[in-house]
Amino acid sequence: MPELPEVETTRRGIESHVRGRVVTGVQLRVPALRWPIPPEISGVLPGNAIGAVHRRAKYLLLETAPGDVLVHLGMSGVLRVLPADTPALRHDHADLLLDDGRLLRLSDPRRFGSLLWQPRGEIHPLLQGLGPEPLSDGFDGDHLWRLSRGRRAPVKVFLMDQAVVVGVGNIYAAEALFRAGIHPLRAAGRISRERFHALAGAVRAVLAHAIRRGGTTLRDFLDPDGAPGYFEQELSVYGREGEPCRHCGTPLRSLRLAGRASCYCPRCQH
DNA sequence: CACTATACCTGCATGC
DNA sequence: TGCATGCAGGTATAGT
Repeated sequence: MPELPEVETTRRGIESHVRGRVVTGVQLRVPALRWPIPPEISGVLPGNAIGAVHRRAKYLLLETAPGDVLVHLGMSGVLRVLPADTPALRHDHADLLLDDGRLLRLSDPRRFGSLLWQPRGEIHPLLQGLGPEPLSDGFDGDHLWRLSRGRRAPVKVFLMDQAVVVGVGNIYAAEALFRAGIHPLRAAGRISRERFHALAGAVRAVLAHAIRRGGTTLRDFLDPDGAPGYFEQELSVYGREGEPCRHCGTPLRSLRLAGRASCYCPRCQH
């Protein structure tokens, strides 16, 4: 599910429900997701109130006095606020019990997500070395252009490198490249500054638009059914191999880059 | 150093 | 119907 817009949609969805709530207990049903769940989650967190909910890259940070709870949704993770007596299903791995009779539940069938702890004043190693936020002032065409010099990797792989810019995953990389008219295979180091400006603008636009639409697959955090986001119907290329380009009508093609399906228009993207 | 392949895990669609 | 196969929105890490 989650690239930046889905994580941001999750952040906005849960913040008003968890902010100010005291964590009265923690229920873990697995010892580890992608990484072992650190002892502080059950040993230090309970008794503390949750403050702001931040997002850095695709991580959510639940602020408390002694430290931050880090949540990464991986490929299939979902966070929901539910009544405390909601039965746990097979993939409901962790609950933070709240003092209002509800709980914050992390479900993740594939378990590529993570639940981590960052002590106050420290920066977790996984948050170090990340590139700028794509919707911040630190991200623009010049940034992409500078980092890309001398790099021969395909621009789509470059764009999905979280050290270059965070939050851009397979869906939005494909969409941004289409908007910018850049072929996903083009070597990053051979793209002009002007075209990188167009690409940076496309990344911003597609992410901002997806957030306004509630992400591609996320929407409601209180409904256990989890209604879908509204961006899916607006995808230009992702998942549309063989279908006509919305701009020129040419059938879209797909290739594999770094193991990921990469859909593009052979006529509009060069 | 840049880059690629692999691994983690489950569920689902597809084809035989 | 059952079973094998391949694929899925992420990313650290081992290997070239």
